[in-house]
Amino acid sequence: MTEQVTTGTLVTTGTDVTRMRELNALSIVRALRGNPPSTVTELATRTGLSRPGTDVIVQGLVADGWLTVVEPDGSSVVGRPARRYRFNAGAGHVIGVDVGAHKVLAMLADLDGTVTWTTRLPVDPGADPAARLAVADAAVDECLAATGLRPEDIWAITVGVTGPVDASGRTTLFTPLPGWASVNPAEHLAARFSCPVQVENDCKLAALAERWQGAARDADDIVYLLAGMRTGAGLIIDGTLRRGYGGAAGEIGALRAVRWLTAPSHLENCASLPAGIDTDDAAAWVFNAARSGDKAARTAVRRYTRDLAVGTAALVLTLDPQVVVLGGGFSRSADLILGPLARELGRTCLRVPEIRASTLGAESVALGALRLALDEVDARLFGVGLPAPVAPRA
Amino acid sequence: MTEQVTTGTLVTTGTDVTRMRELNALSIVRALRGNPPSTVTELATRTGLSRPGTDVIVQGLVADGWLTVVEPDGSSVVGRPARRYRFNAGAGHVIGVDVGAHKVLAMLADLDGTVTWTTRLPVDPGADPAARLAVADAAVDECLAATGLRPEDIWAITVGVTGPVDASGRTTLFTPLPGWASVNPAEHLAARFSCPVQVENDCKLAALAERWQGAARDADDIVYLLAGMRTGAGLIIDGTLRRGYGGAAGEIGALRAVRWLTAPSHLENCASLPAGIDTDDAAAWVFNAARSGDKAARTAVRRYTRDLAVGTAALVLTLDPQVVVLGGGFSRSADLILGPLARELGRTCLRVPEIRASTLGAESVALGALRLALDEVDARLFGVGLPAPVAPRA
DNA sequence: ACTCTTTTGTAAAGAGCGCAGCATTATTCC
DNA sequence: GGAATAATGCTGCGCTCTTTACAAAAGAGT
Repeated sequence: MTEQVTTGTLVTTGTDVTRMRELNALSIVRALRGNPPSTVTELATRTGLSRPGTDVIVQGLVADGWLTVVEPDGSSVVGRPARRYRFNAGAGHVIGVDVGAHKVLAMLADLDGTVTWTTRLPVDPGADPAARLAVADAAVDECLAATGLRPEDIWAITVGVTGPVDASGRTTLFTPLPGWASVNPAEHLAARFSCPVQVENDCKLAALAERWQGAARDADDIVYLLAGMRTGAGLIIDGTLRRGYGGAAGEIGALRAVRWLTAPSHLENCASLPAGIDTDDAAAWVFNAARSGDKAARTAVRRYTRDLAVGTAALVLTLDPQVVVLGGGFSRSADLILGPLARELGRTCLRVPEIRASTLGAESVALGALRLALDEVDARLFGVGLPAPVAPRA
Repeated sequence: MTEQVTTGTLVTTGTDVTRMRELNALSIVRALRGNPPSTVTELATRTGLSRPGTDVIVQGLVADGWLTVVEPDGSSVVGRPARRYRFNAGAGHVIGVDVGAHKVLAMLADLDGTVTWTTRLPVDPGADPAARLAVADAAVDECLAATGLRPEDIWAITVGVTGPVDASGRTTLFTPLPGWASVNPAEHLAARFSCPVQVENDCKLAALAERWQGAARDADDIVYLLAGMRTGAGLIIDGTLRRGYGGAAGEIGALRAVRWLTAPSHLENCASLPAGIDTDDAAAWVFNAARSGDKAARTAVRRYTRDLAVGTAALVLTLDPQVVVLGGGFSRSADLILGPLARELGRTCLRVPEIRASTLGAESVALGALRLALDEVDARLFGVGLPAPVAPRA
């Protein structure tokens, strides 16, 4: 008889009785994360486990450094005051880096996502990849030095870059950064850090940030628009960031009929623009002028918004999201864009989603990088199961 | 102290030791589904459980009717021949219904997805909703009558309709069927069936079918194109059908710049079309003429394909799928469409996905409905946990 | 100051489950 | 017919959770 073992789909592994305990430990950790310090009784009701059982597991988690004890303060309750337990967010840390054209922004956060340190270093827009990576290294080093952490204390790193990123973390062509085609920052950082290092497109990270701490906290289906001198999009569907098979999801700007590549030129080439103004400040000037009633400026903004709306409509009709978040540099002038954008979408879309302005500003990409790094940590912890925990501060 | 119970995110419930057993039972069922009848030893190695433990669980599953025993036949192996166990696919059944303009197609399948009965009934294209639902009822009744099953034996039903469907299963406006706006077939069927009844857009179901048994079996990121007198799309991302927040994902044809609504008119209005030909046969005639070299017909096909490509490019750039599947009535002429479509996409897209022709033909929507119904059954079984199983054929 | 109430902390008994190991059984090969 | 092979079935062991019970700690009332 032939040995017909189909290993095509991975079959869920059977649950051992010791694995069950791990699951319950994870269940308790999950019940604690994001909540204020809790008593054993609270955790027991939340997880559905019995109180003694919960207690045993909690003791183990404390011994392993995952939880810390909060001795009861003099609160006025009837009955014996309870010890409270807090998730030890300082057990591990993650780093998010935003490698932009003019600057590198690195942020360090604990497992709760609380940002502990932020470093911002300028970069020459014309710097070659090696120099740019060196600045990124310096920013990361400063994060470590300022907080007294060692590379082993970092559990995940995410780097945000412009342009599409393939599954292996390599940047592909079509990037505005000089010489940045086929650079692999992940490999570069892997030399010093043994933790997982991810590289991701900046728009996608900004979308994550908006869902985490920004304007789309309540939504599971989000189209994030990066509106600035560069135009891009990041997509979150069913609560998860979608990259596409080749990592190029959202790059609708490449379609000629979608005028995203040239949309900002309406602002740069505005007729009423003063002569000596810098390219980087031109857009801001035009928005201000439009706000004060300048005819040519208003036309420029209208044309820009109309071009922006074409691609947005394609995204909205493809995905039917709950929310469209307008981010990027131009989101500071959202008051001028939101209305016309909504009108344009109303003309073309079956169901017009809410349109909101970003609330995060320039830190959104780095924040999203933190979020992705935290997701990576969570996936490893909750997916495979609590591995021998890195005893924190031994 | 204030009672701060955050019930915002549902916390995973703790695992009881009896729940563990359910999980292991599910694990064994999963290891058996889609595989040929297996011995206990095979199941033990596949699930990672011990052989005695596996045996106990298997006995229980047999007693509950989930598994059936296959006594050893005279196969030539050394050693004691093993009993084999087979998933009892007949323990439950699902029904998929395709409510089209000209016909209603109902299919009945067991839990393995093996189609047991198919009924096809004609409908007058102008029939009102009540008459159309009556035909659907008749088709479902015939499935039951022919197989001798009762309504209680059906574990899930999915109905495919044209046009967008919202989360509650109501059809919305923008449907080509007469009077079909805001009809709720789910409610209608719920009167006779107590099982879950889903209503879904036909394009989306066809996409599911292609991934299940059609041209995209190997892909997790799929754009399905319905190319016929009506044009539509269905999206599968990360292996899951995506509906969008309002259920209108993929309805990019509503964008005016995307000429999907009018694309087929290039074929209908072809100059070389003979006078007396029926509207429904016009397209087929034009494709045949183009194949034999008719100039006007070739132009019509080229224009049609170009219009089809605009929307397809938007979908591809938004999602970056692995595969585009060309389905619908025109997929019979895929030899004429695939090449030009690929060329158009090559001009506009960063990464051109594979383009394949559908292999399922007219049954794709009903098949996809079956798949969705089976998914619903799986979700209830594997998600919540094996409920008191419906003792099959008591 | 004492007792009562309420809630927490902790220990012991009981049950269910999976695993390892050994004896038993059924079949083929020599 | 005997040896080799592989599946089946049974028993004891360890692990985990739950239930039950009791001791400890703090405030409220008399």
